[in-house]
Amino acid sequence: MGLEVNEQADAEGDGRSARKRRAILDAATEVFLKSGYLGTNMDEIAALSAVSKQTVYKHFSSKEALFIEIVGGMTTGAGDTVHNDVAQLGADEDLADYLVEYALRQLTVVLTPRIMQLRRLVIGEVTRFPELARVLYERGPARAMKMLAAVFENLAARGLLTIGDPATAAEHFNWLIMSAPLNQAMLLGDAAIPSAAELRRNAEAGVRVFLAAYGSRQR
Amino acid sequence: MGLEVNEQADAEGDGRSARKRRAILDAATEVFLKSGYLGTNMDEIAALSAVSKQTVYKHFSSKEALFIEIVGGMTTGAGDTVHNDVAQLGADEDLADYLVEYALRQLTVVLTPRIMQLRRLVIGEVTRFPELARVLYERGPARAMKMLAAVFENLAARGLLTIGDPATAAEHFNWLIMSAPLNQAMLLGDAAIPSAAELRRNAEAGVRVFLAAYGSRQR
DNA sequence: AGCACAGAACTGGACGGTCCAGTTCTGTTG
DNA sequence: CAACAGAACTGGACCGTCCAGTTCTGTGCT
Repeated sequence: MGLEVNEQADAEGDGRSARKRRAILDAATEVFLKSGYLGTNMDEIAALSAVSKQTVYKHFSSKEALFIEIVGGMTTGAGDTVHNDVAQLGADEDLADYLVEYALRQLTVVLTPRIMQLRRLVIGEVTRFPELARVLYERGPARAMKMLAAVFENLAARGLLTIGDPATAAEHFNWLIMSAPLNQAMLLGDAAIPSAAELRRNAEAGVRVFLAAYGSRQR
Repeated sequence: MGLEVNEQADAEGDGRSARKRRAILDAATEVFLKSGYLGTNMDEIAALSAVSKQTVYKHFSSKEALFIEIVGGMTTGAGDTVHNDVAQLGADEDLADYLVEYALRQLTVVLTPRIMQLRRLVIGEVTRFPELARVLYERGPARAMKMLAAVFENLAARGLLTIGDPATAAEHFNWLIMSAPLNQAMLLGDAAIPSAAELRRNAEAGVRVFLAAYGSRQR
């Protein structure tokens, strides 16, 4: 109600308190991603954010609350990064190229050390924090596949795809593209994240299979 | 050299020591799967196995050693369960039916609460125990896809499939079949494990896409 | 066979040392 | 004066060890 815009519980805010709060969040993100939930201790977070422990607890009531905050923020943040621009297929653009580009955009965002580590972290804590895992699922794969289904339905209406169930087609496309590199990086570590060239080959091969099954017959 | 068969360092063994050892391993498996590595304490394992803590440490030098033992055992055990019988395609059998049956066998083994929890556990500890994750990858997806590639190469030689790279085809088949239910169960918990009927529909849809891309043309 | 005995394995509990979440207290700074 | 830093502190958990006393198991002796 004052002259200043209130902090949106997100990014804005120049006050001393807001700055400290962000420092804590940044430090907590780093430490939690590195050491996991139980492996993290609050002293390290306070030290890394150059803030006293008292201040940490002034902003976040508990370790659990801080954890939920940063994981929740990262999931929605990452989800938004991928899906805020869904370019339509241009009139003179090749369908296969369009799908490959879409796949590559998705892959380059998800196959990032931070995002991969977030995934591992949330999966490892499914039992302790089932809600966080559900949110990650909704804002990640579920969201991607919902958008894909809409795109495919549109393409089918334009006669460019032959699709029974759009949701199933979206699932198939999504996993044809993502699964191999994702699972590899998941278990073999960040060093196993494929190069850009490998990702392109992977995307092209996946698109080829997808179009063989769902492409319209004249080709 | 005696009348009795020697213990194979694995299952056999009737002595008191061997019995206690198995009890410890069983209890440790349960507790580690339930609470994770850091969340598990050795007193609980000792209590659940009805054994003194001293005995636990007589059999396993540390918490870490015990963890490695049970996770390693589970991964090889589960891997062997899937892959010890790879039925050939019968002469009068339909290829699609054969592939669906193969997929279902795979799915019903992997989509088990214990195996899913093992996966979550190992993924959550990739940083702490990279070796365990690598072993799980080798004995799990990598092994499955190697066998698939061999099967597909054979089918291609018999003119039943049209395949460029067998390894890529195996990847595509494997993930077309597994990814959707696996990812769902991974993040949404054991309650999200699909029913047998859903798994069959999922397998049939995946096989349809696979054959559209890799099936031989006369059909 | 049955008995005695030695050594290993096990129990139950206590305990040292460490770690850590969260609190509190005493200055100090904006 | 309110927020903060710095540091100490509380209460509890937990790994790994130790010890005194008990049970098991295999071996040699009668």
